[in-house]
Amino acid sequence: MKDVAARAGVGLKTVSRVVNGEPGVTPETERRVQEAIDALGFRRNDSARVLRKGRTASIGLVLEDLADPFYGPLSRAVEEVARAHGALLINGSSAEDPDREQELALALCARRVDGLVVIPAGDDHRYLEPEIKAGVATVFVDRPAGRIDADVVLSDNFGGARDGVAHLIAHGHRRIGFIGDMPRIHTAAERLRGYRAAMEDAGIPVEDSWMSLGVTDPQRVRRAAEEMLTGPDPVTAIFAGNNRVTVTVVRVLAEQSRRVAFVGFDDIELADLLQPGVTVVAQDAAALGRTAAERLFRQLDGDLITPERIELPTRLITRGSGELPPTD
Amino acid sequence: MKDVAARAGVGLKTVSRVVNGEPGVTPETERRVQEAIDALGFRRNDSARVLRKGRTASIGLVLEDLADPFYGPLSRAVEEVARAHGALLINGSSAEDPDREQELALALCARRVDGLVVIPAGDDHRYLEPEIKAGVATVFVDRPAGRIDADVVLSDNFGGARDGVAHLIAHGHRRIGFIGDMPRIHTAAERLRGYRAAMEDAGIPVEDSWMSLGVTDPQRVRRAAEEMLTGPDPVTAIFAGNNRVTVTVVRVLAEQSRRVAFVGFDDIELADLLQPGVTVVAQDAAALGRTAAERLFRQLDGDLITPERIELPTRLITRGSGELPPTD
DNA sequence: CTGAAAGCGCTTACAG
DNA sequence: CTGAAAGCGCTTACAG
Repeated sequence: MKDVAARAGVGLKTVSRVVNGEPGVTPETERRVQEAIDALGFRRNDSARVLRKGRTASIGLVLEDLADPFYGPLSRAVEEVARAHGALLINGSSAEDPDREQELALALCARRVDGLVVIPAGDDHRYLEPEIKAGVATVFVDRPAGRIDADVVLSDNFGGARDGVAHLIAHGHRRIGFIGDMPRIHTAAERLRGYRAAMEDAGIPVEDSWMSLGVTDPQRVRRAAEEMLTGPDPVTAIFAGNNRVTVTVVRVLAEQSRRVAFVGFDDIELADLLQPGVTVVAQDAAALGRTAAERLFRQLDGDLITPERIELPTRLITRGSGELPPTD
Repeated sequence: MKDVAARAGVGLKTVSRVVNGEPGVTPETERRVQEAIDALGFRRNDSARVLRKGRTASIGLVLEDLADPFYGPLSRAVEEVARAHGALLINGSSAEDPDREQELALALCARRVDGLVVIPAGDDHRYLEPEIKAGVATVFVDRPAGRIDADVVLSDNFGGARDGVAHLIAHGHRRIGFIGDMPRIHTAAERLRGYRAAMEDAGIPVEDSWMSLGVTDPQRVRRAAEEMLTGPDPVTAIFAGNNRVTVTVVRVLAEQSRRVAFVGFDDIELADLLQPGVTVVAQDAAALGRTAAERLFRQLDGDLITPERIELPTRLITRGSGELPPTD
């Protein structure tokens, strides 16, 4: 910038004005400055700008896994809101590792993002307290923050799961299995709670062997499903705790000779084309992201004071698999 | 930092040393500095650091749409490589809009990312020349750069499509339709070229009505598929140019009374569970991302001189739909 | 082992 | 309409 000013024979401030399109420069001066910029290949350094201005016009997104189809639309929605506010998105995956989540979130804060949207992997976020105090806007999505008071946007995981299981019960099932993610993950715990509530509402005692929580890799889920289907008291229906579980359970069920009813949490692509079509409890990933990001920018605008918990409804989509009668 | 130094009764440099874990500080001094840091809630400002150091330890990723399942694994792979090199990922979607791609890429450069991985939407990237000259490492993925000489990592789109179509021909088809993305998109053009080559190799003259290129929204694709299936010379097989086209065509085919053979470019989830299973030409999205990112860091290490074009092979996965015989 | 000075590339507040 | 000075929060190069 100094070079540009020298070459154009003007002061630093004038170059700054031209670069930022501020008023108060004669066309002739502007032309000279522009010429010098082009000749020297000048590119404004936003790091310096940030240092001086305070705000960086960037927000951070810490999510679980960019490769999971559930997070694509969520993260795209956050991006669109950021874009509308002139901000860039810096993001990273925690891979469900609390340490990695913390490392990432703090690295983003050190880059002085204006705000942070976090899909938490851990359950203790006190490490963010100094950042929040220092003015970093923060919103949690999909899962609540742990041990700090913060904005959070969630799906109605409990209600959605309860409705899905109640749907199976309404179709005559009593022996219903639940396969979900690790219980320390909030969504997994809530959905299990929904399952239990629906069973209890119907007066059905739940056998331990009907519930299986753990990592959602295909091997573990496959074994869990097969055990439920072949035990002494085999289930006639399975409720899956998320999209990763669903794709594996649907595969296992396709191999069975008898028809087993199925409802999954999260919609999946092509669910309507399978035979039978896959009945799901759908959540709106884009709406989660959008709501969280809008909330973040409202924080940045100084609109809000008290952290809130916003819960978005889920939707039961019947396609066939959840309406199969029990076969025992 | 100044406050910390004052409170600890040391020089600025000593604080800097403690913060960065550099050697040459007595344990006692370090303790005093650490205490001041905690008391004051000091957080290092990486913007200032960047300004001084040159490198920002962040790379930019410009992709088409974060919500497209093809880009999730690609972008996750880029992230993992970045992480291994201690860099953060800043990204954004171009939404297939060349202006938006340019705006995003230049915004990332203004933030002084060390490098840029670009999935181009436009076909003229001369706007990046000054940045590249200024030292921003750049790699294009999935589609080549336009009008500049740069590293590019691609799938073998031509060969993959040719093999897929040849597979249909080998199963007795002659009237084969092609439905693809807009022809200005490199991958779409290459795959069409592969289709034409396979047909020509087999001595089959191609009717214009068998080819349909355009946006990949469900309405357009559905109409295109229906026209090919009901015209005077209806096709007995369809080749789909990408995953978005595949999901719609598979839906249309499920509604048909006669069996129409199908092969799609890009693998899709649950393709094996449909009836018939969906035969696809699969590309390795994660490998594309990984290869590109590794190439980027090699550029940053100063390893490379000449831009290269790296082409990754595709893989034909037969599952049933592509092996159906013609029914006419 | 420790620190004072200069400077990274901008913007802010002010004066002309 | 224009510019010189100070400063954002760090690091670098050097001296003690």
